[in-house]
Amino acid sequence: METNAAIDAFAALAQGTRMEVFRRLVRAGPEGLPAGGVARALEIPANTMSTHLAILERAGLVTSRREGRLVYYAAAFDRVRALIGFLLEDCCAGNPEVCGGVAEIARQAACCSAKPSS
Amino acid sequence: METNAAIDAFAALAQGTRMEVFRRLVRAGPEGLPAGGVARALEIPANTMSTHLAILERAGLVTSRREGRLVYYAAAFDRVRALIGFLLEDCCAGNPEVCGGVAEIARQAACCSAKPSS
DNA sequence: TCAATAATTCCAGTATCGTGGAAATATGGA
DNA sequence: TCCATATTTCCACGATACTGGAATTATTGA
Repeated sequence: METNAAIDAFAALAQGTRMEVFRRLVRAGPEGLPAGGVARALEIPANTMSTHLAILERAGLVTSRREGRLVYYAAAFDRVRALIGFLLEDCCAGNPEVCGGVAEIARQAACCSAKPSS
Repeated sequence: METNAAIDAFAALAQGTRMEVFRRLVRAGPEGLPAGGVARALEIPANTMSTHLAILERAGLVTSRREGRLVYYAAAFDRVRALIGFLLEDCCAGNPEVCGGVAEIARQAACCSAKPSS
């Protein structure tokens, strides 16, 4: 992942409303949620929500697809993985000894426990 | 890691100069670098650098210690790990299937290859 | 104590961001 | 075609961020 892409992603997540939106989209899974639904859930005007969603999308953290009158936004999980990879490599480069715990964190996360060490 | 702490960390990294500073500190290792050295290396005025370093420190991403006339800043590797953990848990929560690759990323990273699966 | 060096704080100018009202642009149904 | 609904775009206001000059605060050595 390129540095500028990572910076854009960090900037997108460095804002309370967008962080909350992103968390909801993550929890909604690959099918995502319609823009209006998120706006109503967070009690935020539709245009403001549209702006935030556009920022998340420009940062690559979410994708959108139109379904009839609704526009569904969904978390781009691969981009989150890429972002974690960026942090990992940035963290580990030249400092092997200080990053030992990350693989364990990943393995302990509920989602990854299904993947044994091989 | 609390959400607000993560937001502060993202905001701190969502800025070109600070990202570059942080990378240099990461590469410098636990002993860190003096503020002036980083400022000179990046050709940035000392006061501006001081502001950026303070933001990184408030975000918990770096620590500082005075050594004589110099103030050394060092990357807070445990906080980076916590940040990755935040992303992991936020990403994985409710979506086990989409996070499978993270443990592998961590394991493949040069720094973590020393740690076999146990 | 005084001078030199390192770093921070104070302050102001400019730029960018977050917000939401109003208008414009899809889309589907009658 | 016309209307209702969903979303986006346009625009402007206030708040916050980035930057660096000047002054201030440590710290060391003479």
